[in-house]
Amino acid sequence: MSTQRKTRQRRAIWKAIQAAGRPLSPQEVLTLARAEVPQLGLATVYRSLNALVDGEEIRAVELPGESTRYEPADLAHHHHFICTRCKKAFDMEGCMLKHELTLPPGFKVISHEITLSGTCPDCD
Amino acid sequence: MSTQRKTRQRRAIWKAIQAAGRPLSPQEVLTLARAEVPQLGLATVYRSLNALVDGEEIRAVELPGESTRYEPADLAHHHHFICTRCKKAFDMEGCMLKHELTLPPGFKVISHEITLSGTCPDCD
DNA sequence: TTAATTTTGATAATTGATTATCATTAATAG
DNA sequence: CTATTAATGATAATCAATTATCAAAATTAA
Repeated sequence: MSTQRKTRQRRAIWKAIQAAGRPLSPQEVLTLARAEVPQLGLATVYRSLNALVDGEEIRAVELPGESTRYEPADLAHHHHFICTRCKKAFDMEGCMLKHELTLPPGFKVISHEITLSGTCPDCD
Repeated sequence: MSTQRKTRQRRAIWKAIQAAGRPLSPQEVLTLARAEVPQLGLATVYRSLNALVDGEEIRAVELPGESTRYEPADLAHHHHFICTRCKKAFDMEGCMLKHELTLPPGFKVISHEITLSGTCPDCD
């Protein structure tokens, strides 16, 4: 059978996601992880992200109208902010969903995503 | 200068979106509007959707991980439900965002989107 | 009607994101 | 250390969504 090997690039990719403190796009992962492995390629980033998602070490974050971002899988339930200028995604602590939800009959909610949009401190 | 002409296909597309009661994808618009204009083509749907968005008669609805849907622009503020099985989007009346939002300093919210995911009555 | 011009429909082209390919490099068991 | 084989990096290929092309059809002002 095949074995998982610990490579410099995987460690750099994992570290970039851990350190970021916000969800990263594959391109952002590439840029940040190149601080550790300058010759890192985009294909390796995608392969590693998929492996990390499979291993449940990170999770995919889908935001409206945006491509997939990735964040550590062990974060507590929270939501996101997307800056309309720089397109960076940020974590917003806690859940801002009302508790008294009334749904039409027959609808069953499994999960929810709240996305705030606007300007971040850098782009203000 | 150029003039906007009133064509059967544009009327059918507009009518489909009005009648649906939920946000429609371009493919769904095509299928539904073909009840009126059987020979309708997908390119015409895209062209008409863009024209209707420009004219602020409809608006684009972006949902996490989904392609763009369209709904009438005059609807009151509300949110959406996406069925994970059939991928149909539905309107959920009212806003389920908590009022007491505390944002980190420097963040300014311009808009927000809440997306509930789960199963719809048909797919339950 | 007619003439002018927009719109349509079929389909090719484009786009951005992601995945596959493959020769080379590197991790690791023994 | 060395042989084995997974991983890498550059790039081509793919995919779904959307836009461009263009000849034919339809709208509209006169």
